[in-house]
Amino acid sequence: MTSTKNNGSSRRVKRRRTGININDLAERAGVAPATVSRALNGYTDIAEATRERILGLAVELNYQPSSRARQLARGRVETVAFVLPVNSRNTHDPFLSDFLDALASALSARDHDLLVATVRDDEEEIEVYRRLIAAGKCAGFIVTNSRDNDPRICLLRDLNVPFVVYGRASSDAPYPHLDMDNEAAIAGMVDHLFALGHQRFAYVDLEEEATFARLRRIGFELGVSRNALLDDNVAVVRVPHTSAGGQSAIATLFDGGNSHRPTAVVCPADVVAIGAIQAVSARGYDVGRDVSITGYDGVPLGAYTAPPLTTMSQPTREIGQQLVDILFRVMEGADPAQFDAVMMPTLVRRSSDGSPTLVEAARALP
Amino acid sequence: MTSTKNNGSSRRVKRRRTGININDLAERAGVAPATVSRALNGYTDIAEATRERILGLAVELNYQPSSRARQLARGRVETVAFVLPVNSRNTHDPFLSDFLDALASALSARDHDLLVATVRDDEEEIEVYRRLIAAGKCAGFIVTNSRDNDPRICLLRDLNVPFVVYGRASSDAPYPHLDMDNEAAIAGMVDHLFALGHQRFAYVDLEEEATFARLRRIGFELGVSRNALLDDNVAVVRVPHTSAGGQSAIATLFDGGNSHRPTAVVCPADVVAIGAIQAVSARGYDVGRDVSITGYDGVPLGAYTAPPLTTMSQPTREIGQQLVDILFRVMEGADPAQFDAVMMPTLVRRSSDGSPTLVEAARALP
DNA sequence: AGGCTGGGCGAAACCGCTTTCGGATTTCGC
DNA sequence: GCGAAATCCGAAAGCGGTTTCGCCCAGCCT
Repeated sequence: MTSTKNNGSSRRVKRRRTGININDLAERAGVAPATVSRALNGYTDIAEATRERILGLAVELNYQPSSRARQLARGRVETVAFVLPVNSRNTHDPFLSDFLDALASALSARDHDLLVATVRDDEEEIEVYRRLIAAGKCAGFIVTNSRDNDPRICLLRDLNVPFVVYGRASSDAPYPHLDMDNEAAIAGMVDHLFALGHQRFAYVDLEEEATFARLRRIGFELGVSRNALLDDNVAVVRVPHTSAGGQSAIATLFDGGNSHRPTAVVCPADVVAIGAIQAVSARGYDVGRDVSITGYDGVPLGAYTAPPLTTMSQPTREIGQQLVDILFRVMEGADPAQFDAVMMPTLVRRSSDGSPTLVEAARALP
Repeated sequence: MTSTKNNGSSRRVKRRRTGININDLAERAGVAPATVSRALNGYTDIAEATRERILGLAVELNYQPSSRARQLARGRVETVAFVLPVNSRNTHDPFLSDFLDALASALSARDHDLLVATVRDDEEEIEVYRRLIAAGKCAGFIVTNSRDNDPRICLLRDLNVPFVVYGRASSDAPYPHLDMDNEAAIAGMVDHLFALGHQRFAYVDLEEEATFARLRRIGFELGVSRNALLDDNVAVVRVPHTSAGGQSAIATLFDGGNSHRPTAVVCPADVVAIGAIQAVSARGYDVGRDVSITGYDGVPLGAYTAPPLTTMSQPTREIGQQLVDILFRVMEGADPAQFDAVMMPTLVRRSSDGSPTLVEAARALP
């Protein structure tokens, strides 16, 4: 989709003289531009004295080589793109700032820039990727929110563009990625609640295409089976990945037949858990005593709900850094297949979980 | 600070042949590169037939001119930078994704890119600005979180770089900006609570250098005076811009002498209000009946606190769009002094406020 | 002393695109 | 039917860097 950019008029754009350039500097230093380039880029075939003179002059004049020109000449691009989907609300919304910070700092340490593009629907998304690649705007991509058989991953692999994915996407061929152990984390949460004495569980599944949603549900099932929970004591509802979703999950779980009301509600996302806490409290239960509710993510606000939320917390910042590390290895030509790290979130216990001591009292309620 | 980038070795970087370029396309089309350029850029001195042939070929070959080369040749930069401070937690944290989306879309509509850099402390910040400018990495800046006498604004003005500020900074000279009417909004909130019957107010001031913190406090004072509240009935505490800050504000307000416990607590930020709600509830009060608590921002999670938070909501997306609009006007040479729009947030009433009917009951509590 | 080696640097080509300038056709006015 | 204007397009000179190539001039060896 070549953008024609016909701005109506046919007037040509006039050139604007920018600041000082390499020729100016060379002239001032009494050397050839090539020598300035050598000095600035740390090459060795230049006298130390000359280098220092040039470097000094560069600081003095606040000279900074034009990154555009440099990259053009080098035939390299020193930019990494992060395409942020804003349709599927949040996912890492609350961490976005941390995540961006991790990416940007790690990139900046390597003299690279971070290009951020946003995108609403999937078709636009793939189109944006295409355009960014064709226009040579970036050397690689950070991909998040991976779906099963993700078209972006196929595209990037086909075009042989470096990338790294946060999350897994159950593709046939391997690709570089980093993921949380969603499965083990949720299963571990079930273990934890089981150890507290819970028997009747509910899981709030996410209406979300992303792979992590599937993996977390599998983790729940794993926890159910390895703790030998009775089928009758296990309920699963499926709702949108929002606080409102959490509320409606509670509605279906608690307002229907009251036979198998759960004492433990496992939510695969904090925002959902927060909605659930609100809905359960509104029904007169004491969250953390009558009913345990747990989340996943570790959003800051989770510490300030009533009661504060017990959750699985992800090391957002570290994730960002590692992603960049991996991406650079790939850009340097390392075998992409070797990157498949999995990190474990940590259980942060606050007060939304506890032993189901008051189960009967809870049952007796409206 | 010229980055020397001596990567140890002195090996030269090898050039990597990128995809198809304008010469290839020209050859295929049987024309000169200049003609291709004309065709793609919508100039009129080219036969319509030729243009269409070239355009067709471009789509077919998925040709997209190298943005680096194009910008170098044009002497223009089609990138706008957004430097995100991650030290002073949040400010627009919860909206970051919306805000970025607004910026990125508005920029993309004008064929510009969004460069995001993050920065921890103030010195680093000014250094980053310098570097971005000297290296010609961006044509303009979006500045948020403005402080009084903001050094960034001075720098940008001195260097004559286009920029637009979200927020005001009480500088001597005028500069292009857009702001919420913080003052009127908070004053309006006081009016609202006063109309509900509240007499005893508390304001949670922010330990924050940013101008908006000052303006909101002034707004509170305005509300106090125009509703003729008694000095004895007004308290102000100053805390960090976090939920923990909100909690500690409540501690000082409620745990001291119980003589002048407020019935209305005005918070200038939702995160703070959420901490306050939690702390007030924990002390056995019924928020919304015994005590009214209000926020400012309109964070999504505010709808799911217990009770849901009444707040002043900012149109994040629109703000982003307008900022970009203004920035482009400035880049096109419009007089920067003329841009000083002020927008009004809207009151979103949920359930954390109400008439202080139960005041006496509240007083009787512990 | 002369040849060899290699460190230090300049000249020039090039990265991929834009834009000026002017040449070659057409088209048009009279 | 002819000169002038208009139209279309190619050649070439940049944009601001990097990198190759090779020159020049020590310094070293024999």
